[in-house]
Amino acid sequence: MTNIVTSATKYSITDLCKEFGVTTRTARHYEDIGLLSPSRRGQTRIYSAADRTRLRLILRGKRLGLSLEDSRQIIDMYEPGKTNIDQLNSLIDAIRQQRDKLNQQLDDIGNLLKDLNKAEANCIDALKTNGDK
Amino acid sequence: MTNIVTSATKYSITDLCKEFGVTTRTARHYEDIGLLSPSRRGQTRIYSAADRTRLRLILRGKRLGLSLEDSRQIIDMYEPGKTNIDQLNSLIDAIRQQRDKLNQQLDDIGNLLKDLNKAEANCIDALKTNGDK
DNA sequence: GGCGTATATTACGTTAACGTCAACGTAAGG
DNA sequence: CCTTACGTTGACGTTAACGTAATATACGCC
Repeated sequence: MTNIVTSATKYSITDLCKEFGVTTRTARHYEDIGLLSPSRRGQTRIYSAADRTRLRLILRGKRLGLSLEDSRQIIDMYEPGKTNIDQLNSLIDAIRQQRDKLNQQLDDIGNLLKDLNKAEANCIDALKTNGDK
Repeated sequence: MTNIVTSATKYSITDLCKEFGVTTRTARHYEDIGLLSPSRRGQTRIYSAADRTRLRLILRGKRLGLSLEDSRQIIDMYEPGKTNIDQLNSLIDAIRQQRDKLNQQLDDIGNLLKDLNKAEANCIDALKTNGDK
C-alpha cells in the first residue's frame, strides 16, 4: 500500500500537458491569468487532481469556442462559498445565459450536421458519376 | 408585380449588417479574406441572397467557435462543381472530421449543461438558506 | 448648392492566446 | 565532473479578427 500522504495523485507540468495535448507554455499561461494555481515544491509546479480537473474544464470550454474568461466564469460557478449572496442572482442569470447560448449551439450543430450530410452525399454522388467514365 | 430583373432581393451593406448584428467593417473584412464577394454598382457593394446566406453560415460557424478558415472550408463544401474529382475524397475526409468534432461538441455541451444545472441548484440552495436569516 | 447620410479605401491599433527564444537552476545517471 | 533532461522566469513575437480613425466620393433633398 502506497503512502497516503505522498500518494495523492500529483502531476508534473509536462505529464499533465502531455495528457491533454497542450504545451507547458499553455499551462503557465493559464496560471498567469489565474486559471490554474498549482502548488509548488521549491520553484517547481505540482498539479493536483483538482488542477487537472480545472484544466479539463478549460479545454472543454475551448472546444466549445469559449474564451478563457468565459471558462473562468463557468468554472467559478462550481466553487461553492466563493459566491457571496449578492452575486448569486446575477450568477443564476449568467448560468441561464450560458444555457441559452448552448441551446443555440445545439441548434447550430444540428443544422450543420445536416448540411454536412448533404455535402457528403453530393461528393459520393460525384465520385460515382465520374468513376463510371 | 415587380420587375423580375431588378427585384431579385439585394441588400446594402448597412442593411445586411444590421440584420445580422455585425459592423460594416466585419463584412468588408470577410470580403478582404475572400469569404464574401458581393457584386458592385460602381464602387458600392450590393449583396445578393447568396451573399446573405454565406454570411449567415459564417456567423453560425462563429457561434460554434470555428475560425473563419474553418467556415470557408465548410461553406465551400456546399458549392458543387467547384470541387474537382481529385479532391472529393479528401473533402469527404474533411467532412467526417468536422462531424467528429461536432459530435464531440455535442457531448461537451451535454456535460456542460448538466454542470450548469448543478451550479444553478447550488445557487438557489444558497439563496434559500441565506434568505432565512 | 450646401447638408446630411451612406459608402469607399487606406492604414495603423488592439485583444486574446499563446509561440518562441534566451538565460539560468537542478536532479539523475554514467 | 559532465551531460542530459526537465524545470524556471522574463520578454518580445505572432496570428486572427476585427476596431478605429482619416480622408474622399456619391446620393438625396429642401
